[in-house]
Amino acid sequence: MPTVLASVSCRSGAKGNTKCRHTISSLAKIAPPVRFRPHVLRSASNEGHRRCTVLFFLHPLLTMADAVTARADDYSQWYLDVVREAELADYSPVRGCMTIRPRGYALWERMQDTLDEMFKETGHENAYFPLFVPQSFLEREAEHVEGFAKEVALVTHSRLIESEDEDEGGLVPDPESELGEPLVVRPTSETVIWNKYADWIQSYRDLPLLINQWANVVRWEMRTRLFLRTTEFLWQEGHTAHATREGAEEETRRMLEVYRTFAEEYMAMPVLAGVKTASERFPGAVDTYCIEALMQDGKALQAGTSHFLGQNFAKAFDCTFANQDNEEEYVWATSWGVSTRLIGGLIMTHSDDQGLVLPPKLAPTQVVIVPIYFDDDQQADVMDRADALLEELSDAGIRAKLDDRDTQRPGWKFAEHELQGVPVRLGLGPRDLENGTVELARRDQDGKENVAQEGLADTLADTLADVQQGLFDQAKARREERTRVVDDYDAFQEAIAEGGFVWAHWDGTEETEARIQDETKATIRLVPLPGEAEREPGEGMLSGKPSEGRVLFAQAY
RNA sequence: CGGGGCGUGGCGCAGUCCGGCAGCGCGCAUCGUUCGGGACGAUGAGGUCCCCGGUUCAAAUCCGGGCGCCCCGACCA
Repeated sequence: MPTVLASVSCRSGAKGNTKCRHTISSLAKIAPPVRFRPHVLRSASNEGHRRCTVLFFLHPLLTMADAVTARADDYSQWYLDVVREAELADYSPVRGCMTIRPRGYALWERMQDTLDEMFKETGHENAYFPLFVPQSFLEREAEHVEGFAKEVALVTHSRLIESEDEDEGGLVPDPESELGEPLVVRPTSETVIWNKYADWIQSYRDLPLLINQWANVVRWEMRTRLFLRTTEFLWQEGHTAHATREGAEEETRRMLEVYRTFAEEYMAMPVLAGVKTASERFPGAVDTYCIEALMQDGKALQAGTSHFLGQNFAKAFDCTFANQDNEEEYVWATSWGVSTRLIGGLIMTHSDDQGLVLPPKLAPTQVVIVPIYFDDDQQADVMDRADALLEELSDAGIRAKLDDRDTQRPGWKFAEHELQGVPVRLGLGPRDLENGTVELARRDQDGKENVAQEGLADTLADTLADVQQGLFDQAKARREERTRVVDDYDAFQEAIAEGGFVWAHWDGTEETEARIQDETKATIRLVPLPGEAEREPGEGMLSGKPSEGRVLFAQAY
């Protein structure tokens, strides 16, 4: 059935029902693949003239893609279309907040399970700290308060009462219930956590303290974007305490590597690791490490951060320990986190104009079986076989699903699973029962092939591994293609305008960093870690002053 | 906070200039025919036209005021 793309009123005042040919033909030229037909919705008689409305329809064969805007046409709209059509998230009544729908949350759960296991393997335990932070806590660390003060939500009252103002009506905060000290809804938990760590840590025997929490946080951002930047988001924040500087620094790097492994091996999203410059550093950190990924539109996305906090929070919350010589020392700290933003990164790394594309390791459903039948007898046979295959796959540890809805037709299901990013789809019909085959379609490739039912679990395990690797390789190739090395500022500006990563020499001063950002909107994404990229000395492209090595620039989300 | 756009059944929109029965497509429900890449027919349900006030015999439409959302920028994970 055709989908209406648009309807346009003809105001030419031509006579007759469908006689507005001038308007119709000129509009038709605009979008040749679009079919149209004039449809008179209203023809109000007006001194002999008639008005009509022209409805535009998409040709039925084109409707498969009509739900998702093409990336080349409008990347931003494409992203929103994918999120909506794949039913990952929806807007909420509160500006900047989102509802994470079951399909999106299942993805997050996959990420959580994987990361949580990695955290446990590196010796961390989970705990939970409160949502509310006394305002005064935030004020303890000078840089921290400066960094977050402008984006916190405040709780000032504990009760509502009926408004006495007749005009206003409704409920108002009860003045009697005003809090003695306002509470901040946590934008991050360093302060509440270090307040407790000060109690819990007395001796070097209590160290290291390795704790993680899964939580929601709130940052009142000016402009939001589903998953990438929302007012409230879900994340994980690790907070560790160490006896030595080296211990904390090691932890910072260790967790950065955990993030890198997760991004590359599970999300199939290649990343570069490095250190942030002072201007991009976490408020209150000594060093902020990060992994950066490149999205398909050439913009960078910070995918995870790990901070070496030095003794800043220990000093702010007076957290000391007695060392082996019974001398009192401040504790060394780290914190590290990734958030639901990763889902946005995942979408923008792999998905295409047909919708979501998910790497098999994180896909809630890895394989979907679509039964095909023409009558009741066939249905029984096909369903029997499909059930058996489903069991075989499940037993082999593959997350498989049988789409047994008899309310939708196969073609409809194909399109839906494609839109929702299921990595592998199997078609099973009467023909396959005869031949002992199934029809296999990979989400990352066009076309389909017939494979034997015999040994299907093994075949699929290979296919899924191949899809996983293929997505990573493809993403990496895309990144390499859009990474440039430049020496002078003209070439730099040109490269940034084209989008992508740009390696360039920087003289290390905040002035040039600010000027570059001002003029090109590019920021320094990272100073590479040793071994991450070739480091050869050179001259800052603006000042000509010495540079130890190129740093990575890009426009970022 | 600046710039732009938009508020009309679940979704996408027409209707607003020029006031006169609130419409179209999708979706949804029921029945039938269908089913290897988004099927078709028939019937049907579904609306405070963002809110408040004004003008008028009559307001989705005109006038005044308010609210909300989306997109683009500055700020940020």
